[in-house]
Amino acid sequence: MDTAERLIRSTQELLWERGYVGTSPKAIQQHAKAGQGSMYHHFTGKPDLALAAIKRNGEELRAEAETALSRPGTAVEKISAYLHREREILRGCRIGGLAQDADVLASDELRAPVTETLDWLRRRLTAVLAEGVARGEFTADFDPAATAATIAAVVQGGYVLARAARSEEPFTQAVEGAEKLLLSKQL
Amino acid sequence: MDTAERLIRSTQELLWERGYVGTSPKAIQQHAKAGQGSMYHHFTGKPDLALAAIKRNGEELRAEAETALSRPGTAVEKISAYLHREREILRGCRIGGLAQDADVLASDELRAPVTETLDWLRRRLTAVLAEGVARGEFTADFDPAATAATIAAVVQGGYVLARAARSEEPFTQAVEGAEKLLLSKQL
DNA sequence: GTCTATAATTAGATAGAC
DNA sequence: GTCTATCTAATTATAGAC
Repeated sequence: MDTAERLIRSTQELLWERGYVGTSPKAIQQHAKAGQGSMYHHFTGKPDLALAAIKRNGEELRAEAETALSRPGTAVEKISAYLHREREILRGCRIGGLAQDADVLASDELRAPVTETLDWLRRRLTAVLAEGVARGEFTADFDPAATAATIAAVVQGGYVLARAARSEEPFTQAVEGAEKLLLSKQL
Repeated sequence: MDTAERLIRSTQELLWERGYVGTSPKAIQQHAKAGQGSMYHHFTGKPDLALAAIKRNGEELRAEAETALSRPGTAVEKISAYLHREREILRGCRIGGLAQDADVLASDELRAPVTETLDWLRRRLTAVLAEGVARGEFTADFDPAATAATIAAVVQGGYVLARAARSEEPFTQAVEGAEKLLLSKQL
């Protein structure tokens, strides 16, 4: 693995763990075993490197969500697969956590991949649920867009509750509660 | 308002806006219009002052949630009142945001009020829903604890999605989706 | 209680040698 | 491409005068 790649992956880890404000160039260099001159040769500075890392984290999130959502079966089965997919719960969401970071929100460039990734997720969940409606899997009053937002929020909020409690239990409970509510809309 | 009080309130604002890592003593002093000597006279340092501010933010969150949850009516009416209570959505949750802050999570002292506040919230929501079950307001398979975790997570996650999108819409959708799902469990 | 001076450490980067 | 030296500003305090 070359130096630029090691720098990006180290930054992905550190952004996930400590956010943008809490991640220093020095910490990145040490984690990547790269010198200062090396980092500034490959990237113009911290924001440039962070942008590459955030984009990469977004791509990885999409790929993992897509794996669950594209499995065969009913809409509820796909959503359940997404809700129960393997996660490092106590690390939180590699993208959602950055939505809490003031410096990321303040920068149009850094915020863009965060916005786009979470927008994509809601759209993808909406599509899965809308397809379920088209196939007659749900009761008549079912609202795909609102339910998709609820699913995405339960996962993001589950991470928040779990990290605060230092326990996976609140995440698990929140997800199971959502799943049970969803099941009761299924015909 | 005396100096110590101004320092605490300023820290509350800044922690809410920028988190612990992103809030410097200097920024606090300027916001509070207090000198450096003044701050270090009243508090031993940044962690001490932050602890006072986090505790205060927790108390305020409880008071506001309690106002909605103690209104008269059915369990669903109370939960709806909580979900739709007035919020500064784009600022996020004054407590939940800190669950994403590495320095807060790493400190037992600073993490404690965050943990306790969100635990209290889940317990309080569980109690409201369990009372509804006792009154026969819900279908037989209804799970108060899981649903309470779901409600709390939807709110926390709604904040995350809204901040990422710079729009209140994802929060509103997530909350309305949750409300509709809950209503379908009501007898 | 508040103010100013001082200071050790880190953040974030530039310059130029190799 | 990588390394070391250098630099300015910010962070997080402490000390002592008023």
